[in-house]
Amino acid sequence: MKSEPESRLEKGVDVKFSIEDLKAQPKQTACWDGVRNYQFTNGLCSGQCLHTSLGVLAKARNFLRAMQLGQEAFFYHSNCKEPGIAGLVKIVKEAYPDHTQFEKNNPHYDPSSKEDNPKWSMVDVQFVRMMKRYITLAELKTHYQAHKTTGGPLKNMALFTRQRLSVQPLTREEFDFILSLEEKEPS
DNA sequence: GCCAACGTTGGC
DNA sequence: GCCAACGTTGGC
Repeated sequence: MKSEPESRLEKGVDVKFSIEDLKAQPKQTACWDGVRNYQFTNGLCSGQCLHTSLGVLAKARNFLRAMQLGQEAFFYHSNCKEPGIAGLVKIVKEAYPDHTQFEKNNPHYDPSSKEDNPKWSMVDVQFVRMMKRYITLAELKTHYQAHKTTGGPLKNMALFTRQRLSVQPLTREEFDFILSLEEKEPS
């Protein structure tokens, strides 16, 4: 799940939401809102909510709706000096209507969505822990490129093959491989 | 239903 | 701040 750790205004609202911001929330929990098209794009709102902007509506929304209670996800810092995986979060509430789609002053307001048939969903995520070390995009890319040749676990990683999805699926093999990187020196 | 124009994401 | 990638829009 991608979020922007550095301040940036979107329709006058700062979309900054880093993993430190998540940790600072009550119960270290926030709602992941702002998924607004068929693919996730991203951006987290300040205050009580994280928000992602969706990319592909159907796909992104479906990824979100597929998330199950207790599942873990990486918290990825995007659109910043050093992009990479900062920590682990878990799903603590499965998909439910994203209230920001009905709020006129919200950057993710969608006038085409009706209260009796909401278009957009969000989930709640809770901080689990920081990564033992920050896993940079550059490091992941090095492995991805090697694995394309060797057939290693990151050979189809969505971060590179579906680059604009702000919420994206990982296979068990991808997830475990990235966790194993924590124990190693940066390559 | 094609596709050019346009807008957004996000690395660099 | 630039711009490549890629999704969306809308004319036809």
